[in-house]
Amino acid sequence: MPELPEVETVVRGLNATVVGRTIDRVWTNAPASSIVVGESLRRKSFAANLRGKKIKNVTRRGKNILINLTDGLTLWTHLKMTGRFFYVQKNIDVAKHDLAIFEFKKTSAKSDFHLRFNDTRRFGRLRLYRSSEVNSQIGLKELGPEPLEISADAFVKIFRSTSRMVKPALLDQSFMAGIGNIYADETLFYAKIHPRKLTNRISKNKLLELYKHIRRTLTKAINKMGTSVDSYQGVNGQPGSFQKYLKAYANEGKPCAHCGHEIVREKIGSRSAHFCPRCQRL
DNA sequence: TGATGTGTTCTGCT
DNA sequence: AAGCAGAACACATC
Repeated sequence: MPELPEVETVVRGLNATVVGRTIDRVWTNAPASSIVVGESLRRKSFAANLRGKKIKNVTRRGKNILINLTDGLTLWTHLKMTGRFFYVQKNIDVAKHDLAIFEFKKTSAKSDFHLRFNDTRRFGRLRLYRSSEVNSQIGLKELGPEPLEISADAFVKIFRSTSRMVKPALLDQSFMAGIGNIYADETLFYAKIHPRKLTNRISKNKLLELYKHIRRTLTKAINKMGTSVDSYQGVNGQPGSFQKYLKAYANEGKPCAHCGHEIVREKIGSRSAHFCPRCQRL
């Protein structure tokens, strides 16, 4: 599933391909809920609003992608579980789940490539807003701090501020942005914290361990261009390789890398949690 | 055929 | 008020 490292890989891929290009025609074939035009822009369609706009840059907040355009527009996108952007040659057949295609004004070198948004499960979202409105929209307005930017002191503070199970807290985007099931399980495994442990009952030393492993794991996963256990692929169709390094997630029944005990899988906060019951004690 | 998993939001309960 | 469970979303996979 796309989490922070996968989304960051997509953002870097978009910056390397479509930045500086001017959108021409846009084709959509999606349910009305997938592709939305913000209220103040509704006088024109999604495609008509986008035509002629140049892509200035692409940024990330948590798992949200912001495609910043000229004329004060921002295309907010969320990949949810199976959303993908592909920068491909125009002559490649359109796939069943290609929900939007962005064509660009001709430039000498790259004129035969365009950008496709593909999503088999159709949970992904594309929404066009005025840039000034984006941060107040659902998905962004209650987003917690970036795990790669927050200081150690602030990190400890937010765990002290509440009493809830640590695994659901890490998955809560308003608690911390960008972490999902894979990296929550991995970082709790490395820090040897039980996923049911309450946030305000974790010692400061353990929290600093967790802080270190979140930074280390997310950074390494970005360097490996993400984890491809399911459908995730980057903008050029390349899979990530971090799945080779997973120690807890997708390791049910395998021996723990620390002690050899079997990794178990258990529903916690209505999601599956993978952990070592011997190393990660309550 | 039906259960499951998946990120997020929403609703309703304690 | 905070946090939790469960539903909904849509589809592939088993």
